[in-house]
Amino acid sequence: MAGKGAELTATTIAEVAKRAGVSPATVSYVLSGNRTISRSTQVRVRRAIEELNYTPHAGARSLRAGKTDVVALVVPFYDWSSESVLMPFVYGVVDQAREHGWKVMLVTSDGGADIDSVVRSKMVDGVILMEVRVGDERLKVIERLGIPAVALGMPLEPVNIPFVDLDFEAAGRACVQRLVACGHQHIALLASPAGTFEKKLGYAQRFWQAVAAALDETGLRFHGLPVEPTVEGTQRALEALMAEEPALTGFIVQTEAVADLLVRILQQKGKSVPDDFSLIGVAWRDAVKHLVPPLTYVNFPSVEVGRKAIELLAKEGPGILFPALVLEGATVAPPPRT
Amino acid sequence: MAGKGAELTATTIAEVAKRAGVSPATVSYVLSGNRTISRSTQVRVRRAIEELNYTPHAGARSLRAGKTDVVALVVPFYDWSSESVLMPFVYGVVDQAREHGWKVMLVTSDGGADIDSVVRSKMVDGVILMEVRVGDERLKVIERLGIPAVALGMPLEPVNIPFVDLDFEAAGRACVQRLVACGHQHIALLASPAGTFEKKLGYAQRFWQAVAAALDETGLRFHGLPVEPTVEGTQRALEALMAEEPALTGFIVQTEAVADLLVRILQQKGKSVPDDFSLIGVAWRDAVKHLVPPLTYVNFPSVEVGRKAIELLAKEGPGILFPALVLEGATVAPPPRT
DNA sequence: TTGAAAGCGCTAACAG
DNA sequence: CTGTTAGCGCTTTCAA
Repeated sequence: MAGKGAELTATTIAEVAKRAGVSPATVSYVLSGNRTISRSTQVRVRRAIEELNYTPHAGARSLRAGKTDVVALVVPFYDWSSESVLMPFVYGVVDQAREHGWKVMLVTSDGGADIDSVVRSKMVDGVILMEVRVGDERLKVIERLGIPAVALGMPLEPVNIPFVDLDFEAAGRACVQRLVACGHQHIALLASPAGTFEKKLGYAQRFWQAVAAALDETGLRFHGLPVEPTVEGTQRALEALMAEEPALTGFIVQTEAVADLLVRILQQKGKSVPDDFSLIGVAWRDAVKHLVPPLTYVNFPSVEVGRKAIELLAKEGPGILFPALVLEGATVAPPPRT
Repeated sequence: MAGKGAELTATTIAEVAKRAGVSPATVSYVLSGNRTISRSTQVRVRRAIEELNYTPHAGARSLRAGKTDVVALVVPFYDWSSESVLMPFVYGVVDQAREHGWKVMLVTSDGGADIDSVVRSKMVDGVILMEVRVGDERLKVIERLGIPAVALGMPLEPVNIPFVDLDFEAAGRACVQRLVACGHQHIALLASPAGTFEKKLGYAQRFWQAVAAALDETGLRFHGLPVEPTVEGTQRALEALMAEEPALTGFIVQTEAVADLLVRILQQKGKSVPDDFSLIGVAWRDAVKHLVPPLTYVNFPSVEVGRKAIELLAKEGPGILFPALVLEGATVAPPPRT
């Protein structure tokens, strides 16, 4: 870094100690609270800290104390398609970390090399993994390193680290029920992109299976297809599904973008949502704000999920699935009478 | 962190030295390359490092060397509306940082308190600021701290730190020219949300002024309004603008979401893009992929802008504006004859 | 209730 | 070409 050089000389604990007329140890203890300090000393030390504008050196502290108060957030940057959906998680993580006085280091998912480096060099005390997959290399890295970790997103197979996620099973069932309760008999799932299935991402498979199971239990046939969130992708999926079952009136959509596209494609065909077709999906609250008509959807509380990941890192606990809450919009209505 | 405790005992440089039969200093020099080491010693040391799986302790290193190889990325999380648009910048920053062997620490913009803490505790060597504003408190913090910094986004007023951004002046002019060249005589700007103007964000004002100036120079009247990227917001803006100038046929849009909404609102009114109305905007390539019809737009190379920010931190240099390149879609056509 | 002092792991003089 | 050594700033025994 072509630096102008930071502050002339940073204040050290020794200077604070001198100024307060105490030993460095005492300053340290005032800061950590690991020892009872007399009221008067407390005050003097705190004033000295204030006056000298002292901040402990993180490196020195980590060297001595063996912890950094930094957590690594491993983001799947490789997955461009789902990128926009990532930010709220990141926000939740960063903001909640602050509550604990922790910082967040952003790390890429390149097979775990970055995780390894960051952990082994003792830059972080814990790791949060996004989009954990079956046989995920990063899990092996984590395990080998023996570092506290939390998965943001429920892996498909049980793993040794706790996780937070939306209850996609319940979400799938809720979507089916909502449509069935409204009278729909022919329902199809526009699932997440094929890539999410190839990568064996938990949410893709779980949602698919839940929808299939719920339809089955209701005595209805299952129709479903992975869909790319593009115009052509959605169009193609729609055609394929309609060909498979021309009587389709209800759609379940896993991607906000596809919900958007579907409505428009149907409109272009002169069809109306929800008069001709009903639509229900899974989405983050803030992501559906711009949809017309307002989407009826299962809310994915991304920010809260991010926060919870930090909490799990703070105090170990069991994995948590957020309940699937259906928020009413205007895309679900009874099917047209024929 | 409720830890299982990391590796039993981490390897230190002393152990490596012993194993290689050299002094710690030599190991250090092999690693840093700051001294010429004989071929044979090199080999022995490297093998020892390999065998012991040694990684230097970042804290110790930073304590001694006075640098961390970490940069802070200050993200404006408060601005929910622009959130989705942030990720590509973040990616560009993180990925390019990797090229330099740097890590990225995510920091919030809460008035600069986090920046202050992270810099004063010597956790980072440099700072990248997103969305710098006039009178931005963070700038004062940066200045006071005397830490190398780069702005991602050109501030409205000249400041003491280099910046990277899209050339919004050129972008504005390019949009006008593209429409005018096509025959449009009545053009309106659907600008970024009112909040971006209140916050005096550079891109908001610059784009607005450039469009106004370009129209003026062409002898056309300027019409423009800040727009919230919601259905109602866009609808309201459209109505207001049409009321102001019913002959409007060309729209310039600063937000991808608004481009999307505008097309749909027009379609619902039975109007077609580009047959009845033409549309051109500013957007990130990957964000317009799902638009129908494909948007004609000035490309905002977000990832590259993020990369460039890191490069500016690496080797100080002048601010850089990326040229405004119009990418052809299918939303611009000659106005309808009347 | 407080201090003195050792040492965390590393780098960079200084010395050879 | 390589080794010895003095700390970087902090926390934490151990001792008072």
